[in-house]
Order: sequence, then C-alpha cells, then structure tokens
Amino acid sequence: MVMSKACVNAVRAMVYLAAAPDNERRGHVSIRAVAEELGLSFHFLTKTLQRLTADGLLKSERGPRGGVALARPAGEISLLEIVGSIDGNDLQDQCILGLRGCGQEAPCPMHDEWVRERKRIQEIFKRSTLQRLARAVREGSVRLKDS
Amino acid sequence: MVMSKACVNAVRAMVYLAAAPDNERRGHVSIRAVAEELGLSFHFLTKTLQRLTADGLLKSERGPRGGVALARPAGEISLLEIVGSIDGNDLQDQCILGLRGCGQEAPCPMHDEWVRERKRIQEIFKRSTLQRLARAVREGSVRLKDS
DNA sequence: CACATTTCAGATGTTAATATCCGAATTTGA
DNA sequence: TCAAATTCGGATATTAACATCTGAAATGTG
Repeated sequence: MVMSKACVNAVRAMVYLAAAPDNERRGHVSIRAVAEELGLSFHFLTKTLQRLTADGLLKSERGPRGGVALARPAGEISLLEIVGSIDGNDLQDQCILGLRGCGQEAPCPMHDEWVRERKRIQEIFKRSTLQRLARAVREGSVRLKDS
Repeated sequence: MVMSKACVNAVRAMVYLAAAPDNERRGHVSIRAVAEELGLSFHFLTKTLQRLTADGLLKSERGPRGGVALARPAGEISLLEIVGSIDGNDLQDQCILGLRGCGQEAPCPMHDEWVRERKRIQEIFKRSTLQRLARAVREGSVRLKDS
C-alpha cells in the first residue's frame, strides 16, 4: 500500500467534503454522515479526521448542526498535505531500501532512480488539489465509493 | 512504505548474492552469512528467502557448505519479480484509494494519473535487474548496509 | 434549564506484520 | 557412522495498524 488505510479514508472524506454542496449547517457536515455516505467506519474515520483538524486542514464544530468542514479553500489543499498529515513524509523522503542516510554521498542501488520517482509522485500529489478532484466527482465522471 | 520490510530484506539479500564473488560452496552462501553481512535478523531473513526459493528465484542446499544461490542468471531476475514474490502485485494493480473495481469505466479521482505512475514504477522495477544493481555494488559506488 | 447531537480524548479489543524459537530433515566431512 | 552445519516447517511472541467503545465537553433547540 502506498497510503495507509487511515490516509485513504482521510483523502476520500476530504474530497467528499470538497464536493458536497454547501447546505445548511454553515458548510459543516457531520462525520457520521460522511462515514455513511462513503461506507466507512464512523469511529475510525473520526479518529483520522481529528488529526486533520489538529493539523489545520479541517475546522470542526460540536453540537447539533455541527460537523467538519474544509479549513481552507479546496484549491489550496492538496493530496500531498493530507498524506503528510496522516502518514507523514516517509514516502517523500525515505530510501526505498530503508537505508538510513541514503543520499548522494552514500546511495543505495536504487537511489538515483527512486529520487526521481519520488519527486514525480510528490508533484502529482501536490497538483491534486481537492478542487480538482472534487470537480470530477461533481461532474459524475468519477466515484468515491466502493460499490 | 512502498515495500514491506520483508521485501526490502529480500531485495538486499538478492543483490548481495548477485554481487558476491563465486567462492567455494559452488556459489551457495549461507543465509546466516548474508544476514550478518547485511545486519539483518537471521531468522526473519530465513523465512523470507524460503518464499523466494519456493517461487524459484533462489535455489538452496542443506547441510554444511550449503546455502542459497540465485536460481537464474542475475541479468534475468528483476526487482519486479522479487517484489511480486514477497509483497504480491498490489502496488502494480491496485487503486491508490483502495476502491474495488476501479478502472476506466468507474474510476476513482486519481485513477488516470495513478495508472500512469504505476506503469512507470513497474518499468523501473523491471529494468532493475540484479545484474545492474550488483554491478554498482561491486564498483563500490553504492552500498547495501545501513552503516 | 433540560435534552439531544455532535466532536473530542482516551481506553480497549482485534488483526496483520514483524520477529524469534525450536525441532526435524538433509548433507558434508571426519 | 557420527557430529556439525544448514535449510525447512511450524509454533510462538511481539509490535504496530486497524477498529471499536465509552464517557466527557461543547453547542444548538425547545
């Protein structure tokens, strides 16, 4: 897996929020609703989204009509940031063979090629903003659910 | 992590074997020696290499002067095959968001871009033969150990 | 104010990956 | 033939990821 399950859930939830029409609730959607809509475990998703809230990607409100909402415009939140918040930056800066201190001076056999690849992945994640992903969802050309 | 720890161990061991000079032992090296040389757990490495043996990437001999050796020429064994043997082909054919049946007809928001990326990774792994990797090791331009 | 709804925080349970251990089977060499 | 070295196969222990549960804190509504 390139992302942990928690991270995948986070991404799906964030795209869902970005694609959700601004309804009542001042833009907030309850985590329970998100979980049901995407077929995810409410409790597990809650834990994950709490981290996103702590990291400033989501804002939250308690109480009735509360819920979570994007803390910033969808165009300014990228997949890279979500992955970083949940899984950390290992994918971006760790040696594929797990060698500590793998770098230009003391590289592993895959170093050069993997550094290039990592950069590509980082670029992809960076330009994958919630705005871009959510647009496809709203257009119906793409799905977020399993079935 | 893009590869499991077991898989990383397998790759490092295989490259080490490919780079090892043909000494006595008819080309076989004991797993204990490999583990010590690379700083890996002997028992854990044994389990992993058994899988490679079962899948025909390694051949093994028991008894004194026994050990493991590449089952085929180093130029004909690629990283792709090793990863496939230990971790399976999930990296190559699974949706990055874990959606079942993600494909052209019912794609996830990352589908197109990720398919392209997966293909690139597969190409890199395929052209990374043990011969190529081991040459760099023998030339000393590259390392397999942590320290 | 009382109540229902929701996120928050921490505890607990479950499963899969990682790591170790042990005895059996095989082979070599003295 | 016997002892040592080695892989093999299965069992067990440890750790981290995944998942669930419970009660507290906050907040809107009647």
